[in-house]
Parts: sequence; structure tokens; C-alpha cells
Amino acid sequence: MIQSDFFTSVFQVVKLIPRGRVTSYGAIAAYLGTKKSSRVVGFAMNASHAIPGIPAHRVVNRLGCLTGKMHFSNLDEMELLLKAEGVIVKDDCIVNFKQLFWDPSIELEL
DNA sequence: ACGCTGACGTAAC
DNA sequence: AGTTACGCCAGCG
Repeated sequence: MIQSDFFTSVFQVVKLIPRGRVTSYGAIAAYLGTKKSSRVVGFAMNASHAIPGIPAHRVVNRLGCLTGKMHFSNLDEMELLLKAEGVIVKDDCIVNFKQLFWDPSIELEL
């Protein structure tokens, strides 16, 4: 185990995010059963920098805003990647976030 | 070794 | 209904 179980769980869920979809920290946290640990989920994403295959750009806050873009090499990186997948990003926020929202507690349940 | 902060979200006032 | 405070876990000062 390179990361803690919680971190690993987060990574697993994030890696399962389909292309062109996005999810929120809270959704992942809720899926893990610790919705109060949403902060830790975001923090886990920080560790994702060392993990290839972790589309952190697909993970945004519950408002659909690219709050984590600042942590990318280039601020436009996250936004660019999302746009490349068909995600409409305006003012660092996903316009059709509700439409592209991918909830693990729902998608994975089905 | 102790305490603060941090890519959020919910609860309480 | 809006604002403030708190909780979670781990990394870093």
C-alpha cells in the first residue's frame, strides 16, 4: 500500500470516472461513507500528482467549479482537459455540471 | 512533538 | 435565507 486506504479508495473511484464526466469531492466522500471527510478527498487528490491515471481534472467541488486547477502545473491544464472531453467550462466553473455530474454512489450502484 | 492548514461539505445559529 | 463554525485525515511548518 503506497497510500492510505482512504486515499486509495478515492483514487480508485476517480480512475473509474468515465471520459467526459465529472464528480465532486463530496460525492466520492459520500460514496466512501465519510461525507464529512470531503476535505480529505480533495487532499487525496493532491497525492494523485504522484499517481498516473488519476484524472484529478474530472474532480471538482459540489458547485462544479475547478477549485483545484491552481494545483495543476498550468492553471489552464485542468480547464483544457475538461473542454477536450466536451465539458463546458466557464469562469472556472462547469456550465453543464449537473448534466455531466457522475455520482459513484449512483453509477457504480447500477 | 505540537499545531495549522488545506483541491469541501454539512450543521448550527 | 445568509453567515459562521466545525469536522474529517494527512502533510507540512
